[in-house]
Amino acid sequence: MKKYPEYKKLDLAQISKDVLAFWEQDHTFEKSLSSREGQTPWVFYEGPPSANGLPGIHHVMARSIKDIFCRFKTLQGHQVKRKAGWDTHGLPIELSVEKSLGITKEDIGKKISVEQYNIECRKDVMKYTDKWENVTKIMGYWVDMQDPYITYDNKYIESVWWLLSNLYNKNLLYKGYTIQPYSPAAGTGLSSAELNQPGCYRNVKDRTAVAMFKTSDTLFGTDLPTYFLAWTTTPWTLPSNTALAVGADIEYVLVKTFNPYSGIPVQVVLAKDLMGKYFNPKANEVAFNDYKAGDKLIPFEEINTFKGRDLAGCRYEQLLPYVTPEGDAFKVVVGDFVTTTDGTGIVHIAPSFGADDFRVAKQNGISSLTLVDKRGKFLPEVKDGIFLYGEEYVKEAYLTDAEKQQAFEQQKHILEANGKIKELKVYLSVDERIVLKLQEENKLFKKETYEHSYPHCWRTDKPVLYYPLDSWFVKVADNREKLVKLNQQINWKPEATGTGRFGNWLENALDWNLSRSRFWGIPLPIWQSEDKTESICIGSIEQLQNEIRNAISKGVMNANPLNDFKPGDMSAENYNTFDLHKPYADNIVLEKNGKPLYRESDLIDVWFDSGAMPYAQLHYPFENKALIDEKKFYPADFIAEGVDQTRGWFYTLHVIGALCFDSVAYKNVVSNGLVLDKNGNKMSKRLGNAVDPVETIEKFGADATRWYMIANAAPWDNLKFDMEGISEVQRKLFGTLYNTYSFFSLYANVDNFSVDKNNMVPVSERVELDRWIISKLQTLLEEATAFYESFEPHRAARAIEDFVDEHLSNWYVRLSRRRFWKGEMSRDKQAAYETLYTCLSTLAQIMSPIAPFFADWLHQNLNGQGGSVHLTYLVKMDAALQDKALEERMDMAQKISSMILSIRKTEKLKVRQPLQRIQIPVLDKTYQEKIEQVKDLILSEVNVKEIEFVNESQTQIVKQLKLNFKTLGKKCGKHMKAVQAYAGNHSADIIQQIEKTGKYSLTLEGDEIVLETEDVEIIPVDIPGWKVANSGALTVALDITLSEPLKQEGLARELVNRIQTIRKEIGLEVTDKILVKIQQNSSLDAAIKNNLSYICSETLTSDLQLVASLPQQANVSNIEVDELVSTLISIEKLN
RNA sequence: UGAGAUAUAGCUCAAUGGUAAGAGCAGCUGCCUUAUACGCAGAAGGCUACAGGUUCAAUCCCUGUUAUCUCAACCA
Repeated sequence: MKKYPEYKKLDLAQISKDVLAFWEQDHTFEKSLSSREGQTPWVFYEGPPSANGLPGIHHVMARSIKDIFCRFKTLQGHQVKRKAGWDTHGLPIELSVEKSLGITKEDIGKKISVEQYNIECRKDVMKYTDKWENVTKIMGYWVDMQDPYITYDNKYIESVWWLLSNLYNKNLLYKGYTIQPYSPAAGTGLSSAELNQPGCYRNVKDRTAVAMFKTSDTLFGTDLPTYFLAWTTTPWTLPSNTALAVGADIEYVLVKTFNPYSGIPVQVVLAKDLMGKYFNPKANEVAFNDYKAGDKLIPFEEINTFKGRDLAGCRYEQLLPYVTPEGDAFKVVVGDFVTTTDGTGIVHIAPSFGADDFRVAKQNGISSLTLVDKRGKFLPEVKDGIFLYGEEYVKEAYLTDAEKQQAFEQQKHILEANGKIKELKVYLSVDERIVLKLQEENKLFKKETYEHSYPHCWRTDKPVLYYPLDSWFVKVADNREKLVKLNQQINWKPEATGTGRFGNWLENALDWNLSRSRFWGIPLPIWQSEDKTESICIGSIEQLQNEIRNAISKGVMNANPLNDFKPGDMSAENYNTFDLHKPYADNIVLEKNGKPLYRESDLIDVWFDSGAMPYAQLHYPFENKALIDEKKFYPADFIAEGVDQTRGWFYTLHVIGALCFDSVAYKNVVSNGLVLDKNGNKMSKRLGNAVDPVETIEKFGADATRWYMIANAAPWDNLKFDMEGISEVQRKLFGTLYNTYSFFSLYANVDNFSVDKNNMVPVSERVELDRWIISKLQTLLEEATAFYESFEPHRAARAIEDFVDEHLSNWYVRLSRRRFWKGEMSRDKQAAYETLYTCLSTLAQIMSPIAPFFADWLHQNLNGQGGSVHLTYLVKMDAALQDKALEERMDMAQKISSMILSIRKTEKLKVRQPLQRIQIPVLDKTYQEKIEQVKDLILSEVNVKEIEFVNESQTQIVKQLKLNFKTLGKKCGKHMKAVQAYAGNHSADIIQQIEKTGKYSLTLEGDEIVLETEDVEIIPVDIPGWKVANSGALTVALDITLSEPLKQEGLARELVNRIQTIRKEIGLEVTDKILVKIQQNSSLDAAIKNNLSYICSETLTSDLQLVASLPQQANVSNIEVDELVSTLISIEKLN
């Protein structure tokens, strides 16, 4: 039986299947955990995907990254537990259910009960789990899918509730009234996810106005009426104006001018930087006295300037006094968001209809006016009978065509009757009529149409309003400092995402709005009395059970839905006796101080679900308390997801960790880029350019797919996914490695050799070439380990590729071949086998994180079936085996060989044609010594007989002077260029002097500069009369004269080649001996006779006969030995 | 609109404050040398996006511009 399995061809897909079957039957994954029991754990958290969507190729990318580091750390001896998880709540699931049921949000509770709806959601969300499990399996992602955490699970929810109550008890959870996107047409608030559905932001044209807010502040004198100018794109919010905001450091000017519509003399205040937008410089020449109302050029004059902070506190008159606000209003305040890029540098503040407005008003004690109701209509009070009529939609888009027609007729009648407009032809929006009214009342400074992007409701297509709504919030803003500080402990890959995208986000973090008015999600565990004076936040099932008992005893509830729950029993059965979702949670009424408490009807943001995962996956603190409290399984050593999670999962993990546990939730995080199609476009099902992961893996195997994705770009760069790239990896890396293994197994089996690890030839006793590749292997181990440890898998992959292709296959094996196939087993042959074995088995280990299947296949081929590479411990780099000088020498050998081949190429001399000698000019001894040691390798590689080292005493060598800019730059400073020019002109002198005395001094502009040995490099570049090549500091020359014996030898080699080809064609084993008959040929006979033993030993020819003629038989073929020489040959196998 | 990333050979990617910026693929040329034609060798291919600045010296550091991508979005 053959010790090392041999294969006909490389079939990566088949290897994947075989190894997968082995893992399953061997329980290798489980063993990789159990064999590390008691070792330092390396903590990994799996971000939960939503099983509601299908897995795409980008998931393969993200999961490869996760898998690589988990496997690598296992290889290093850590125990790496990986619990799978499913994200099961949230809008996408609800939408998908609504779609499949053919209903909308409004139908829930009407056409379908909430109970039934949630049953549908629960069913729907897990519909693709088998697809996910399949991809996970075939891509080789090791994660425990037997016992995943599921966010709709009662245990999970209990932990989430505990976290929420923890926040509540720390006073970090509050109910607030804030400005949120709201769709009047749909009657619901919108989450930012909803707002970011494609196509939601659309360019719209709005009527904008610069309104004039009258002030009587003494700051501006009393000569003329004075107005603040403020621009708005939403004139319908002007009746709700209660403040104006300025920038503290912005410079404002008081300008004397005229009302451009009425021509009345006025003073206006605006930012100095924006004067150009409103005043034409040409008007400077117009005298104030010459101005008449209606003139195009309006004179203006700067009267005074102020800083924004000086204006703060100024009072002004209400612009449109429909309703008088209670409390303080109509004051200038300072806002940090005010800029001078648009408008007037003074911002109109309607606290109810803008988030900034709300915030600045709150900070300054300004009250608000909410003159629009939830339908998107003005309150009845917003009515003057001429321009505004009360209870009308503030946005034209909310009206149906019929409503619009009716409204148009009404306005036409009124406006024409009151003489405001001669003949009204189209419907005028609220905005337009407000602008008209301002103009009429001399409160308008400018009006224009302005195009900008504005959010629309994805469901109704109507514009969104920003509207004050009640919500529950996590106090994040007050804890920014803590978040930022903790973030500094996190190692981000790439760093910029942590400091930039994430860091900036934290520094400006706003409170986290937890409320969602949906149905399928974790209910907010807060019960409140109707008067809001009493509330309870539930932190456990047991607590809820007790509270319900209390409620029943007080008579506010009848039955306890948690009756069957046994506190302390952590079994699944016990936790399946109830459901915490809607509507059950809503049916629970609690009691406190004699008041019934009702549940706050909102659900929580699903991002809280996933951010709670470190604790909830363990059912903390009800189980596994010590794992978190004693930091045994917390925080994570490593997490990885796409960059899109920066403000998603990465953020929520961080916030919950920081606020509940005063800790980071993860220490290292890799945020990977997107997977684009090969042209750099986003993949989408709609465009049909999405890559199917299953298909790809089945075609190329998981290893090539994973390797390609990892090696081609850094994880955080976007990947342009191109199938070509996978096949390139397939043949370049895996093909080469497969061939190298085939070579090893073929000869090892022939020699009946097997590696005995306890009885290997010491590395120090092996030949130069062996020690070289072993040294290179140490370097590879060192580098790849460092790259894995710094979360740079692409660099590890590239280092491995380079080793396999450049060094192992195309240098080590190529130059060692003869050692394997000549003669009996010898110590040198054993060393060669052992060296190659060590390289291959170490490669299997170091590449196993990225290519888990192939690596295991290789490992088992080398070490016998049954043991997995993933259970081994990574060999450590052995510095004693590293020989940098040797690596350098070999590098020279490779370069010199390449140069000789290049000369051969230009001279059209085949490598098979032997040549007599190479000349290498040498200027110092050590250089020569280095080359001497690798001389034989070079000679055999380039098929030349000898190397001759020549120096100046023997021949003329042309030398070149190279300056060392690093040392010289410091020395010469600004003279550098002059020195360079000087050296160019006097190189011969300098070389001569430096070689003699080690010094050369020159004077430039009075400064003396001394060139020393370290400042220059003297390189031989040419030997006149020879064929020369040079690269860097190396120069070689080739003697291309062909003597008769050389020519004959060349022919002999050609002949050997032809015989070998025929051997292969007729299917001989590499060990078969043959009888060769060759028809005599005058140009060939001498060559054969003079190289007979060479030919015979190369081709295992026992008997070579030169015959006068060969009959035309099946085993006789015509061969062309070179262009001019051809003959007949027959080969017979001898027994 | 803001934040972040990217820009190097036809393509995918490296590298470096210092003389001639490297690989692979594709294309070109030549080769089937007992592991490999899914291979090997060779040649060619670049004002390192654009414009400034710092420096003796910039592809690299800084500023700005442009393009592409991502994320965020009430910026009047």
